[in-house]
Amino acid sequence: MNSGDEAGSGPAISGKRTTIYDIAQTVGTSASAVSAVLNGTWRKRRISQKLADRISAVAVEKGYSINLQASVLRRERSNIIGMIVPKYDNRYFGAIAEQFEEGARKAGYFPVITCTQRDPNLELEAARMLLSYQVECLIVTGATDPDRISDLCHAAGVKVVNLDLPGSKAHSVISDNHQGALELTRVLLSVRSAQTGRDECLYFVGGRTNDHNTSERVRGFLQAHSERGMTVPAANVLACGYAAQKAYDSLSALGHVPKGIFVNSTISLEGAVRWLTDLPAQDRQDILYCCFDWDPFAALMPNCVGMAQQDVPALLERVFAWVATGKTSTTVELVPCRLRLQQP
Amino acid sequence: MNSGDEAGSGPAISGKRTTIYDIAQTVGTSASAVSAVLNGTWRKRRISQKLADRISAVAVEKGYSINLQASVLRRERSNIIGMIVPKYDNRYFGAIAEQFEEGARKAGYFPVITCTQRDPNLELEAARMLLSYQVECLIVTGATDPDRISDLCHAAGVKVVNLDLPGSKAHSVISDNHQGALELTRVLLSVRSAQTGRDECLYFVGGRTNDHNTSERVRGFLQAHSERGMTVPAANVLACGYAAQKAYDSLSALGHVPKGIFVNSTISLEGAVRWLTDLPAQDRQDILYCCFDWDPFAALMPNCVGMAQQDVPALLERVFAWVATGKTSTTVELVPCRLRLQQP
DNA sequence: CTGAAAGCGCTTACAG
DNA sequence: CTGAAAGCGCTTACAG
Repeated sequence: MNSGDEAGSGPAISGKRTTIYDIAQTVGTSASAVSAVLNGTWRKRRISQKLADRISAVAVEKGYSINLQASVLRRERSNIIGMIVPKYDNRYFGAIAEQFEEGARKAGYFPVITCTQRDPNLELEAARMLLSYQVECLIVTGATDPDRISDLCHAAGVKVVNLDLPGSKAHSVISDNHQGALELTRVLLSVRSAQTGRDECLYFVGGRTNDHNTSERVRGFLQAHSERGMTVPAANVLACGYAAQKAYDSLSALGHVPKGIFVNSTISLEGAVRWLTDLPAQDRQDILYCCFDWDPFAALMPNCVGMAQQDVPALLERVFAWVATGKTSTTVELVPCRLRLQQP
Repeated sequence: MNSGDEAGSGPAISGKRTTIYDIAQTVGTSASAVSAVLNGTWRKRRISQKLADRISAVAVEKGYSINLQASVLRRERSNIIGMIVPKYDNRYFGAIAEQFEEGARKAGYFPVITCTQRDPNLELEAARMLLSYQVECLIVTGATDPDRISDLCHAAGVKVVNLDLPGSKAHSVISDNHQGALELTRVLLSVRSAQTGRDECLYFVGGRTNDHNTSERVRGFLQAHSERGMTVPAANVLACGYAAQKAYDSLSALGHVPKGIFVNSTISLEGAVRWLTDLPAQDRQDILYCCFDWDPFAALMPNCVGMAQQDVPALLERVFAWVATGKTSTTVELVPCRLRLQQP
């Protein structure tokens, strides 16, 4: 009695999930037919509407859900697209992750993102994992060593594109850091000089000079000064790394209060703003800064002259366009940044 | 000649990836041995050190990477843990996603997160996808209809826990919204009354009253008023939804300028702060607000009295602790919020 | 219009 | 100390 016919008795009891064989058996047909009906190729196989309906009904009734591990294993394509991203808890990378998922779904992929905390070992480890899950394509965002990951992907025959930070072994889509920094510095220089009546060198805070993006931004920063005939002392460039605390510390360590600051990234900005709020009110008054990167609240802070917003939709559009071509290249594609200036 | 022995000739040429059979063949052993060596069970199978070394060397040489789709299909456990999250581009959910990955890796899982934009259909769709990828456990964060997802998981025999928004069919871990809102409202009321010399009802902006968290926060908001003998007019609760623009619009539509505002979430705060900055400077002067949720920059805005920060590490700690027990429950676990007050 | 069979790349008892 | 074999749940030519 306890081993009676359970056909039509609803979802499988814990443990065993319903398979196409279960469905085939209760319908009285073959697994092939069930598979074809469930994956939409049944018209092509000229299965009768009647059988298709019956199969679909039983599938729903039993709470069937395809086992994609099996499906992917059998098919040639996995339909999975992977992304490596340094952080989520950051407006820029948060927006990248979010819009990447959206774009991936639109392009018919299942997106899998993993966050690697700017740790080179984690990056490599994560890339290996994603390759093991048979991603068809890997987007490598802001990786410290994109070329090693490119090698891995090439060896596995997997498409790869670098985003945000360029590499030399794959196509790269990055913001035009030089242009953005140049324009942003020009604005801050001119606002400062209108305020004080004279030209004065700015400070640059955050990042590392051996990082491509930082060095491009420093280049724009210096160029904007030299356009005005100014030469920036080396001591004005505080490339102290990315941690917020580092920005705080190196500003505090200066021994005087710089009045015009170019902050490199919102992460450094957290430190800079904390430093600012810890100052006595009178010192704080006439300090102005700008920041490369955009954050909705940071943009509205009182001492902020403007921010350079990276164009996330355009960056991702370029990435997906590149993925679609399927070509290989080692070109660097530059996407301009948008300046968002504080209303005076 | 073009079909010569390619053993030791490096990674597979495009297309075919190296399998354990390839390695077995070039080493001159069986796939079983290769599998055992590569997944670490070889000591138990008493394979000789010599053979193990040889296999490992060839695996590295050929750039072997396991096919986890095949591995997971064969094994009983997938080791995959899934999470559904409404957004990445938000400090709270960004932090949740980031710390979830960290915790998952520590617990030996491969984390897969998908972002569902507060869209009930996408939530369901994403849950189905993750189940199809054989997740062992699903964390459902801030879902509009967690119970339908719980049903899906139960049918598939998959552990499920709700995070941030409670459900009635699975264990839920959420912030103590009532306590946080109560304490936060008390602070704003007392600062306002110290400023003006009299008690005045605050406005509540953002969210939906049929959303559990919003209604709990409204309850705390009202309770703080009634503690002071005040009754809040219904018109003071602007539960206008979550979009920033909605907050902007409903504040603008008031026809007067409220002086004390409880903003429900940083998303609504973006609208509220924009509304604030669009006001004439004299109106802006003495407006104070607080906000449920924390954002590093928003916390430093001039008119901000304080924010309620949800305790993300504690929330996730509870989630993973629950996952580890493997029990089922429909209990709601409350995690207190931290008040972060503006330095005066 | 439909089914039997092979095979995707692993893992794991089982039998030496 | 090691290998042959079965099987995880699908998909897809192939043969009716």
